[in-house]
Amino acid sequence: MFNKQELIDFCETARSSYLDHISIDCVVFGFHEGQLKVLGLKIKNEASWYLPGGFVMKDEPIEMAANRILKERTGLDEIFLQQFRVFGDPDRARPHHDMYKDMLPPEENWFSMRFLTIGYYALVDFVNVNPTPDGHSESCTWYDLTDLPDFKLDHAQIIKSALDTLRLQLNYQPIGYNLMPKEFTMPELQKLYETILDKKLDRRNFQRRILGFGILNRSEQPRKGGAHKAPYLYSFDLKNYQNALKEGLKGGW
Amino acid sequence: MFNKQELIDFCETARSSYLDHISIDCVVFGFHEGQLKVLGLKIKNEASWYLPGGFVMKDEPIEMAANRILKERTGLDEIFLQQFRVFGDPDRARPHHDMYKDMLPPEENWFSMRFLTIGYYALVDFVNVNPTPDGHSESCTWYDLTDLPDFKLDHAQIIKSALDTLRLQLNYQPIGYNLMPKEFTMPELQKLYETILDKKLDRRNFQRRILGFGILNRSEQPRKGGAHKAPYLYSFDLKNYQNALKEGLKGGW
DNA sequence: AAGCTTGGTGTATTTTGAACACAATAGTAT
DNA sequence: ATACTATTGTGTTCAAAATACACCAAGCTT
Repeated sequence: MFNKQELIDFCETARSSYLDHISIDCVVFGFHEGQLKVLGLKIKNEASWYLPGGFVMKDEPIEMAANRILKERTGLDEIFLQQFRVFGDPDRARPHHDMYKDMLPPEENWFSMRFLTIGYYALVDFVNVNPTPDGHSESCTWYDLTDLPDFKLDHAQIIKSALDTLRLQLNYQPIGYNLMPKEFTMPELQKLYETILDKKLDRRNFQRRILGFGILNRSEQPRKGGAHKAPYLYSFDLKNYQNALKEGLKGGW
Repeated sequence: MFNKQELIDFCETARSSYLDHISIDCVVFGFHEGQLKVLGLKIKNEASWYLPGGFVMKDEPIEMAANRILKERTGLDEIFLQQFRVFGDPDRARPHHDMYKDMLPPEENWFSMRFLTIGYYALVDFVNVNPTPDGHSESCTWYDLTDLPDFKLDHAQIIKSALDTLRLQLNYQPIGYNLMPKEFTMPELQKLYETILDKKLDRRNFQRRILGFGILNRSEQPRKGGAHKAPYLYSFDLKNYQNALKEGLKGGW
């Protein structure tokens, strides 16, 4: 939470740089140790968590704004980023209005405004991310989707909505290029799908199906070192992958 | 296009009632005589068309705003309405900025602002719609999707994007309840699917498949009067239909 | 009544998906 | 070394679903 001087400063910059009434919130999915994770920011001295988010500059395309925000929190460029919904309840930011209402009169107070937030979700490779808190947060860290802290405002709902969209997307688009490291084994990829869908899949059938999409290349060398049989390493065939993104995996009709 | 006095009046109301920077545009799909149609507004004395649209009142949920706008243009309540994307290019409304930039200084001029528009698409029963133009348009009418007039701004792109979303939706959700009259024949419903997908479907297989969803009820009485064999009449089983909407038709994985 | 057109139902074939068996490999325990 | 175990790769079977037709029924036309 801001103190008065911080609030005044922030509001001044905000009013001059950003578009009123619009914010962006990003649900950043990562995958690590068999768990689907989401990036969250913990506010200083509070048990409050928020999604990485921000505002749109007056002359900035919204996709660029989302990318800029994510770059600041993750260090990553060129992220797979997808708009999925606008959250527009008039009361969704009421806790923020109340929090700051005594510090500044409404016409100067950025947080007394109503905000619609554009929800984006991002898929990123866990190990490439360098989570970086912003000014009002003490930490930026990964949280298990199954064990989320207390996200404020409607951010818990935004996460759920993003997950629903991701699950739906699995049905007609390939996924994984953005979530997996360059090389991975088939069981690892399967684990990703199982985690997103929250159900077990048959090992053999999964392999046949995913290979059928023709978006994977198998390396010559299997991964050695682990116990048990050495699995093959795969990587995504970027060209076919991109193509599958456009064409869809299998039309219904 | 407004004259100066109209512009002044409009801007005054707009500034006091509506949220800055946000608009809503609706792609209203109807189905008639084997053709998919879209509702368009023709501006007075111009060869310019726009989608039905409007703004969000300062204290109004965005879904309510979209419903309000559609009610004004169609007379319909309780429309199937779905948000599908935000269009946020900074230049998307440049023609509007330019059109009015000499009439009023920017700080008073509603149309000098940048607008993000939230795209909604609606599915409606053609015969129930009472197309009603708004103040600046001379007509509100249906246009064949295959033969659209010159939609301005990015509205042609919005229509295309809505259609893509609709096609995708066909794969995992039932459709038709909102587009067909209460009772209809199987060939009529098939025609709807064929029109949306823009391809021919096999008569027999279509029937089996759609019946397999269990969302249709068959009437006792076939439709008499037309030439040739009298077809059965069907109606949607609303309860199963709603359920199918929630559950989805067939998961991919 | 024959013929045309449209709609309803059935059936063979192919494709796809789900369930399962078995072989191969690398480490571990004895 | 040898047996054992956990894990991965590949194949086979069976059922369900999609596809492509064939045929029959009904209503109007001639």
